[in-house]
Amino acid sequence: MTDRIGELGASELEVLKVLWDVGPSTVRDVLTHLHERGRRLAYTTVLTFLSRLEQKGYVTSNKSEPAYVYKAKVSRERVTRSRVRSLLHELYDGAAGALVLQLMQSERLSPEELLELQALLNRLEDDTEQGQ
Amino acid sequence: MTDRIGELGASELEVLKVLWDVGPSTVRDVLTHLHERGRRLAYTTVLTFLSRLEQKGYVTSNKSEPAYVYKAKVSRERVTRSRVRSLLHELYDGAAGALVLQLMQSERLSPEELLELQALLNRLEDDTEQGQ
DNA sequence: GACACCCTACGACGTTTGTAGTAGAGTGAC
DNA sequence: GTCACTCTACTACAAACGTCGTAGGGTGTC
Repeated sequence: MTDRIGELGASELEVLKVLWDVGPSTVRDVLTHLHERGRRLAYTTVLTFLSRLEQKGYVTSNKSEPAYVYKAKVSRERVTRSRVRSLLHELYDGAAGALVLQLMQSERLSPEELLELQALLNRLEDDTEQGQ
Repeated sequence: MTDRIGELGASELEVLKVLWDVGPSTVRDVLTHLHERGRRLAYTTVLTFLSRLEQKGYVTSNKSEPAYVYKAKVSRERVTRSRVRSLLHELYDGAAGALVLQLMQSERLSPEELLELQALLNRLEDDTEQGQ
């Protein structure tokens, strides 16, 4: 549980993703990007999400003219890890291997991805052979 | 989206998991198993969850004396796949490879799991070499 | 200085989720 | 037939989420 800051709803996450993708932004920036992604929300709705994200500790804001600039405070990796871990416990009782297998089987991986996996796997196997 | 039946809350999922684990059960059976797992809920709470699960199409019930028997209607695999896919789109825009890499790096895999992965990877690579 | 905009603060409201209580029907035991 | 139980139906209610509206304070431009 060292990894959890507070739950994140699906829409809140969408807003946070914009900050990850485009960096520090004003409400209007975020709104614009969401519109580009086909997500239609009111300005105040985005403002609400950003405020909630700030309360929950995922973003910080600082006043600069003419509008507040919001900035992700928690990395995509951190959130991702936390979510994956939840899923893992919810569905697989923490058995990462099972989830990996399922992913590899049910989602088509590209040859490049397969190569990358192979490389990582080799490294992990080496690590295992030596102590640790 | 062919894979989504309706959202499932964390507690609803726990109840559903009991049905997957132990097979068709009455409310009391489920309650007992939850207690064994350290999850303390009221009888009627479990009943509520089972009813909601039924409404959402995840379980079916049939009247048999002296109590209704509930049975999972949707497989663990199906729900799992759907959830993983949501996560994938939420966080990785559908790139399964990235998620697999993250899992393999941040969760410790046992040597057995690594072997199994290697085997699967070999198979996938073979499939790729031959057309499709 | 009034109009047109943009910005934030705050409140609101419907829905979903987590959790449970109450009431009433069925049944076995004495 | 009444006590003790168990079961289901229905209701309730707080918290979280998704979504927005209104009010009111700047500011730039005729």
